[in-house]
Amino acid sequence: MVTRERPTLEAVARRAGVSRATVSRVVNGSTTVATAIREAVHQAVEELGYVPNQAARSLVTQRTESIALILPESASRVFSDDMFFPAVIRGVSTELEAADKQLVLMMAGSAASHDRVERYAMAGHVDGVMFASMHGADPLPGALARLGIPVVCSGRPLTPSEAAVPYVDVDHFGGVTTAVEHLLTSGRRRVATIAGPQDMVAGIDRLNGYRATVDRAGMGTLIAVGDFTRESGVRAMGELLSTDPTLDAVFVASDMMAHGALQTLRRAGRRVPEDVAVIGFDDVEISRLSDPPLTTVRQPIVEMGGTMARLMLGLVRGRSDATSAVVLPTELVVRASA
Amino acid sequence: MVTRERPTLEAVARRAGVSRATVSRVVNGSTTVATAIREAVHQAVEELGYVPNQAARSLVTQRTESIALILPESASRVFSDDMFFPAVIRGVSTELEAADKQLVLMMAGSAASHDRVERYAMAGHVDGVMFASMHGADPLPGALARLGIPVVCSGRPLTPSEAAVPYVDVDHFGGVTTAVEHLLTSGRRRVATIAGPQDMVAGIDRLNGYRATVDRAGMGTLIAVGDFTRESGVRAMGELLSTDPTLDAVFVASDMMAHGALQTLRRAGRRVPEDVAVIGFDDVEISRLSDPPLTTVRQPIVEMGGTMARLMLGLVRGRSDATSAVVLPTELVVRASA
DNA sequence: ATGAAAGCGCTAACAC
DNA sequence: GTGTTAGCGCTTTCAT
Repeated sequence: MVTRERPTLEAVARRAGVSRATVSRVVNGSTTVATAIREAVHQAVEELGYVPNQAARSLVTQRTESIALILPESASRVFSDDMFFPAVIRGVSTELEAADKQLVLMMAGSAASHDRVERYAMAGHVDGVMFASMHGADPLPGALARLGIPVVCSGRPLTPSEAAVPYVDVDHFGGVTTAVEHLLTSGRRRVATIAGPQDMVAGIDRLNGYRATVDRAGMGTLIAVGDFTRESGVRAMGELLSTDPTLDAVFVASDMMAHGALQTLRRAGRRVPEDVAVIGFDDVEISRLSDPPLTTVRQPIVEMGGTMARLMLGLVRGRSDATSAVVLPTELVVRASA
Repeated sequence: MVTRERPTLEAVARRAGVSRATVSRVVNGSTTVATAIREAVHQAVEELGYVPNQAARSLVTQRTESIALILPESASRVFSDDMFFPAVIRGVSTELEAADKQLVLMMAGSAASHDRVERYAMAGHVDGVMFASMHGADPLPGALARLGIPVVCSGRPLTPSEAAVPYVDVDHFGGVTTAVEHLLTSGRRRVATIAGPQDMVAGIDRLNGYRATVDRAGMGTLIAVGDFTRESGVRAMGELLSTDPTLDAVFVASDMMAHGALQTLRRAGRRVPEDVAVIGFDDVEISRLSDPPLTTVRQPIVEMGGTMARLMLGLVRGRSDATSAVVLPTELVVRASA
């Protein structure tokens, strides 16, 4: 393995018979360079296989041309079956690629890795940090923002507002409202819900949407709480049935939990949608294939990632709309389960 | 957003009343510093919130403490349902985390992003590059290796050997052999295969294993080629059935394709395993849940990622066993389909 | 339009 | 043990 020395600006300059400054100008696309010289430089670059040293460049420009996306989960959770993070990543990476920025993906499931992320960002490794779907009130986004590092979150941060960071989220509340109203207008009288974890915005907002809509209709609430997993859906549905066997509809805060609920209903001998109508949330792929196919609320995850990336690019370029928020619309997808 | 200046070594040195060199020593954990001074420095670091500038550090050390993992696929493919890449990432990230190296994940599905990866690595952004499961004979690993950048591949590279890079792979050949022999010894007389894409090592090796084993048993081969997706499995199984309706067993080169094959067999009125035995490869999660549960070959993907990361760490530390190869064992998991 | 020169913040010899 | 000093490779005024 021949560790051939990498050529430097200096080497290119010598070869082209010009100064380092000129080479730098050419490499960075300055227009104020004579065409003949520019070509000579380009040729020298080619012949030597010159590639600028990013560390040296960053040292003076204070920029790295790369942006971090923090996934505050362990690797196993990030790549679980709900495809949420993959979709976010897709949206982000498409957008950053177009801007020629490098995406640095970081998993921060543990406290230790959480620290590492902080150090990494503070060491100037990246020009900005995006967070995907945080748990609880994570202080990190605010902390980084306070240090002057551009930060954007996907999912409204639960942090006390002192250091408000820009974010993009989907309209959980509106989606749930539509879903529950769909159940009510189709004649359901006893609409329960299986809520998500109450330390996440998605869990909180969806439960609030349910409460508000059921209240407005003058109906009583019936609530069980899960953690967005299929297993928790199985269990929560069991609880609901034993609390009130007369329920005739359930709004479930995630499709994975809804699948669990379907299983419990089947085992309890309830027909869907004849006896009990079910609506989920997320529109994950398998919801089309479940039995029966799931009526659900679709949220534009890929677009959310793209929007987050665009916000970030704006911040990095200094067009800081400081604290802005974007909320993307959700949509009820009606299938056989309700 | 107050872009508070980041404190430098110099600032810490002044505050602690020592030289920059001493601060550097303390920060880097040198033992040759008097305890009193070390504590004074630590305190100054604390008070100022000092974090070393990575660009400056890299410029002189020529190291970045981060390592890239290249996924030569688009984001959508990387996070598709077969969970292959997620498992690799899990193995890699666990290992790197233990070594306190930062993992930089890069998707390189398009030609353009392929270029960007090359520039990124050559710009000294990372200390080493790992490749996960390449298509065809990608010249990039060899090219980077020739430039003196440590490279490790998961999946034996298909590149002509001139620039042999170290790699880790699973024992496709052995796994397939065991699978096909299982079919033969259980009395199957006409064993077909659905092969994977022939521009990938996994596709090639698994087909070779099938050929060799069937040949050795003096049986004839029967081959259809897919691309590892479920849909291609559906189609390929159809082809096989129409080519030879008397087949009584299929070795399918991936579980996803095997699921497709099961569907086609069901529709064709063939019972599994009574009429046709089916064995897949990969042991993806849903294979346990399919109808019937799939007999398959398990490959240790997470471990492969971990091993790859360990090889890389060795190279980066200069313990270059230069060109080494590791092949991990596979294992037949017998369920109801064969 | 081009070159000279001054750092960016840090580490690593080398002196003391 | 600790301080002094010389760069790492690049961009960017400031002259010319």
